[in-house]
Amino acid sequence: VRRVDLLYLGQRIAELARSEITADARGVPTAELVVIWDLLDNGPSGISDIARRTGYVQSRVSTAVAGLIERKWVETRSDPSDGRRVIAFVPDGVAAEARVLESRQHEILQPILLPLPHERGKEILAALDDLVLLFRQRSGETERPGSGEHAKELA
Amino acid sequence: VRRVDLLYLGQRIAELARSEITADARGVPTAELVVIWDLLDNGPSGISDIARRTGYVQSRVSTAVAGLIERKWVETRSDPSDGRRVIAFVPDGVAAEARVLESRQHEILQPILLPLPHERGKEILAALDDLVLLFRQRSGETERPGSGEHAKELA
DNA sequence: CAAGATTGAACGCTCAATCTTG
DNA sequence: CAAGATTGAGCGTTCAATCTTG
Repeated sequence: VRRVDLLYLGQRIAELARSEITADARGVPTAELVVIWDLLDNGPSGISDIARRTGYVQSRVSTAVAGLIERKWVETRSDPSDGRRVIAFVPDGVAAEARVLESRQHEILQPILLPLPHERGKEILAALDDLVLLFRQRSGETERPGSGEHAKELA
Repeated sequence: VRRVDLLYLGQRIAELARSEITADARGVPTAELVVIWDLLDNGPSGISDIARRTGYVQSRVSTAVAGLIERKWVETRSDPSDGRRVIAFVPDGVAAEARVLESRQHEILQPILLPLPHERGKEILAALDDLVLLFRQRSGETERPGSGEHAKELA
């Protein structure tokens, strides 16, 4: 893989995923959907924790959360042990619906993998899974550990 | 891989590749570099052929080529057999330098793959190679075949 | 009509800087 | 000081529409 191929691949993957993501919620900025699903996965979280996990910069997460609050999809409270921190979370009522949306259509890549034998397709998906972990792992390295509330370590 | 993970991965890959690509040529738009390297790989090509291969929309390629011409990195001539078509190509003098730039640093992903055993790293790179081909294959399906001059078929 | 150029609007994102507040 | 909100600039890209030309 040369650099140009990697750019091509990254752009195609991101484009495909984005279109699938926003297909369920027309008019909602991608970043907001990413944030709400991140909250469902990881439980109530501070802004910078979300930023680290999602790969978005702090300001992007801030505005996304602001948007989600406006939609009544997310609420915030302040961390009792550290008043500066804002803990964002998905209220119970909303969580159910959001989870349904995310659980539909896991295998976006299926149409692309069609020409390949089943077995090979699975290998490729597994490789992508590994890559996701590796990227997240790297972004977590420089951060202080154990900051998340739910902190289920994977590695 | 869920949709959100795929978006994350695509964005990280694209971001990494873009930074590597522009590191060699500060101030040059990414798309221009992609186009010139596409021309080196595939020989003189029409605008829409470049668009199909790179994944960029036609207008983007048009402006990128315009920029490259301004830099004297690319020239165009019109297709003798079809006056409407514009054939873009990299003049000999420039080609050598451009090729050197692209050939540096093949393995951008190496730092990310470090935590893994060598063997696994190779498997993952191979999976990405496959994906690049699959994406390109899909984008080529709907197009008329045999339009490229150099047209070295892969499948 | 098809290939391409050009342009303007809009999106998604980053970066940088500033401000507020515990 | 650190966490977060807010805002403005800028980049890279898509989309849509229009125009030119063979």
